[in-house]
Amino acid sequence: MDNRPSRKATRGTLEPRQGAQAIRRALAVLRILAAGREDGVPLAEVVRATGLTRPTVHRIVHVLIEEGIVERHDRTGRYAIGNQVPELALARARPSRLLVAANPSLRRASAEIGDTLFLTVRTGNDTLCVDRRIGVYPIQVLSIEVGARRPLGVSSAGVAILAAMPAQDARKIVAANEKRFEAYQTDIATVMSQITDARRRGYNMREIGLVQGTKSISTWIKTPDGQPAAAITVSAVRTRLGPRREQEVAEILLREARIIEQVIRG
Amino acid sequence: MDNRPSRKATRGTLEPRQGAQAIRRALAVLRILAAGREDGVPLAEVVRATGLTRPTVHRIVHVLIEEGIVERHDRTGRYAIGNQVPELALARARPSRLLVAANPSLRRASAEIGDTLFLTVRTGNDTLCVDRRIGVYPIQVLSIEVGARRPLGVSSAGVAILAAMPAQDARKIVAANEKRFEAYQTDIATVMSQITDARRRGYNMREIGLVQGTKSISTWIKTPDGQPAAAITVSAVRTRLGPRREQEVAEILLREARIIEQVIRG
DNA sequence: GGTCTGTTGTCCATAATATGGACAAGAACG
DNA sequence: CGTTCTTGTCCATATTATGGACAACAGACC
Repeated sequence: MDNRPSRKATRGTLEPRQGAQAIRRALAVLRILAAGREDGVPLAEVVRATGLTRPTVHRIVHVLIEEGIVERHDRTGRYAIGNQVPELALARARPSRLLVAANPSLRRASAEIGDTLFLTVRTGNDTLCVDRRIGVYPIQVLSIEVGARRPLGVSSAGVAILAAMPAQDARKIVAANEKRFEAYQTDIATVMSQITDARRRGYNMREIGLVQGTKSISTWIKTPDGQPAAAITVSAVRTRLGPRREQEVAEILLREARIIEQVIRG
Repeated sequence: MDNRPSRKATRGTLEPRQGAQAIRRALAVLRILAAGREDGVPLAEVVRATGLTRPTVHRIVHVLIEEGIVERHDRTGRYAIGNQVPELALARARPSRLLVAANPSLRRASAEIGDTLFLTVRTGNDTLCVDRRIGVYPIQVLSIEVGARRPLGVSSAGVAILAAMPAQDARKIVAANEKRFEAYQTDIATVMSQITDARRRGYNMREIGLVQGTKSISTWIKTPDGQPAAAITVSAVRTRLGPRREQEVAEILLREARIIEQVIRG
């Protein structure tokens, strides 16, 4: 593509290993398919999102089908993650460190706030919802489900995570996701300005959620090395989150984010 | 290797797609690593099991590390499935059809028998334990955990599954697993004779389980197309499974296997 | 009917990629 | 301090993956 790492440049630092282009491409395809969940993704969309040529994507996807890693839905012709992926995942029985660490915080915040809470992690250039807690208030925003995966920058949590990393890194990721933004009706400029706002505010707030009339607040969680790894998000109907209550909720989320960071630290 | 599919032979039938050797190899490596669970597998063992050369395995494994698909344990130097695999698996939220279908049968059989029950599926050339029920009897054989993965032919369930498929197919799989048998102290001849016994008996029985002094009984479950897809296994201390009770337990397992087959059929 | 524009799927000459033999360097052992 | 395990690296080479070009189908629109 554009960045060929001069064959013997900065040895020692993380110069990506050569001789596995096909494997990297296959994984890129898989990550796009994962964003499509059960429904899957049309081939053309995978081509757009990965920037690979269609013959290449086609070949990769069909080999992965033969291997049981990908499935093709006969009805729609869409491609989706196959059942061998969960089978491989069973090799890692225990739940992640973060999930365990965040559990009491999510329970506490959910009880205090009463609206839907989401725990979202960063994975590569994506956000991935890994936990959801439904509150007691009768109207709950359930648009996002556990397993939902979107490009960093698209969701409220994604903007929060980007806001918490060095501007340089954030810009790189946003640029890398450019081709995928179109499908979510956004673009680099919009995302970058949201990041700036969030950074200034100390948390991310978005007036228009994925669903009309909803509002979201997200705070980031950093690992001990200072890199943001996750975000906690509250989503509610807009009327539930006036300026006054926004302040209160944000304080709770910020408090719990700091607590989770402490727990991870050990 | 040995079987190059003559470039344009039996078109239409399932002639494996070309142009993705590297991807196939990477997946073969992943499946071996999955058998190592949390502890992982040393590089040399992966080389043995896959039959690939060491430079190739090394390259593949390290690219997968860069991609977050594989982890290397600093302590031991072993390689294991990384946390991005469960993340990809989240794309498939719902549990498998079989798991749902087998649930009542396992509950019922567990209550009747009182010893540990296992549900094991076939995945490629491996068996994978996907469910385990602990009975009421105070001594339980817990050697195998959910997620345990072994070459078909090694475990009692694996032999049962092989016994239920055409002899031709079984022989092919056993041959393919030859290199991996050594690590489990078995070989082609032993496995084939166990398969013959099981086929004659109608279920598989093994006097010496993985753990000394245990005995196992396994029955196979076939999908509507006649291919065996899974097995139910009882493991108990040998004294619990004398000839009389072996008969009773086998009948229960056979009954439940048929029920599960009916449920899957819809 | 015709003719767009959108798909998905396939072929094959070619260049770029992945390969593996050979070498290096540590660990564990006696 | 040789021996026998490991794991890791290099690089010339041939095998492999690549992508341009073509084909075929499905809707939408006139």
